[in-house]
Amino acid sequence: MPYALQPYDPAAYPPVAVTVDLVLMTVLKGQLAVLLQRRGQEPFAGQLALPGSFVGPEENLEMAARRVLAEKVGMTEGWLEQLYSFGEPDRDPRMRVVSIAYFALLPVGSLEAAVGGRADLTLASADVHEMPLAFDHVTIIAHARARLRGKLAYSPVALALLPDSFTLRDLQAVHEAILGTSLNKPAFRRRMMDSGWIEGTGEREPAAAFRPAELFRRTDRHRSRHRP
Amino acid sequence: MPYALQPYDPAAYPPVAVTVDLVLMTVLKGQLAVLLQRRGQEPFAGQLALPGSFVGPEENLEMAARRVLAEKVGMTEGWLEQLYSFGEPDRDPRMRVVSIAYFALLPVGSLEAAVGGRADLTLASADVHEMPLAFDHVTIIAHARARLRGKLAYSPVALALLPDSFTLRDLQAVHEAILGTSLNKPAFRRRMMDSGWIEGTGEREPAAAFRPAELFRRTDRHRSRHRP
DNA sequence: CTAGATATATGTCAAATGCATATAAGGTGC
DNA sequence: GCACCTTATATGCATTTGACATATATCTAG
Repeated sequence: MPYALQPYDPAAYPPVAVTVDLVLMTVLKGQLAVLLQRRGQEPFAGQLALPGSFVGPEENLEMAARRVLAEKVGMTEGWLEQLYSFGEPDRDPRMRVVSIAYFALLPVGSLEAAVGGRADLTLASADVHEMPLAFDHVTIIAHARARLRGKLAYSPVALALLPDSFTLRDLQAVHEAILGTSLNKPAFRRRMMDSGWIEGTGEREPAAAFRPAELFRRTDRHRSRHRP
Repeated sequence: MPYALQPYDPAAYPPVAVTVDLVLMTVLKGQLAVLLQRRGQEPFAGQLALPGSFVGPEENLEMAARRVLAEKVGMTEGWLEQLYSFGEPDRDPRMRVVSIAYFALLPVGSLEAAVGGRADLTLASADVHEMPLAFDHVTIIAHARARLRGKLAYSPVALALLPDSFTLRDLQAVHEAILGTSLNKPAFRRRMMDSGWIEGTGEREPAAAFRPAELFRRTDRHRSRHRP
């Protein structure tokens, strides 16, 4: 039986590191964007990469991801969900590293403050298809986009990209940014109203150039959710 | 910066092991079933557990999962998909073990031969809610069931549980076993016919007690698929 | 040849969705 | 105050989708 688990002598096996990488997304100017960090060290020094970290000895995977979120953007709230795990033997040139990718969603307002204060952080378009990123991070981001698109229809995931109160127009814009298509307005409206994910506040958006729209909020049970 | 990645001295960090665990499911007598293995060693000696293994130094995660599949049931074909990763610090009493769970689907025919020949393997009902399994394997199986249920509507996943040719009644039985509900026959029929996942063979099932149904097969592009 | 059982096809209805249009409600400029 | 511009919101209608009931076809058993 190869590779039998005989953990009382871990030194007998080639060392493995476990990290988490964070695909932190938001909608910036109608476009899906992802948080990237310029690397200071080899390998891939100077290149952009997803923020990540070792998993600490006392942490579970989600705690590690949330710690990265806190360290990079100072937030502990927000949608956070395990995405996929990546373990090609050569994905890190230094040693065997298995990375558990998480994806996180935040309203753009919360992010811009954090990014503005740190020269190494950027909000880049999530369309990274031809960008040169470190490691296999292009692949990881592609997974995240696909997951986001797939969940849109049956989960309130888009609400995590909006502030506490928002108009239906805002919400539709988020959906359209994620899907890359335009949606029918009355149909979208009806679908959202019937979904149970949002409720009207009775208030209206301030200082609109024309008729102000009603402000909505998330219903309580949909602040942040995890799904396998 | 805590837990900075300094991999040139891996011995400086507490060792971590990475394993794969396999949730191998099938439909047995109209019920979703999962392959379990009785453990010979501590911890949890004598208890049932998911088959699993270390990830070898030259393997990627999927290769490791496929190797487990080959070692346990002698199959290299079949649906195999990464499920979720589990990393509670204390999930294995011996040391820190992060496990990448995969779920695999096979027609019951292929499995029964393999299970019959090995005393340590069992096909148990996938309703393991109150079964005492080793580690966090009850949780892992619950994830797998939820994933399977969720994918049924938009993916040809159920076909992986059937032999190369099958009737629509067989296919509907698989769906009903996974969903735990009964489905409307004409509606199910139309949905499958329109899905593009199956095609008629022109042949009919042999030796039916009454009018024999047509046999169908998977269309080519849906033999086995992976999705994040 | 007939009865019994199941496969397969069709018809109807309700719900969901897409699209067009009508009405409401604010601001702006006069 | 009043016309009018723009957007929000509501309504009507055609198309599609799916559930369900029922009809027809086709096999075996006897």
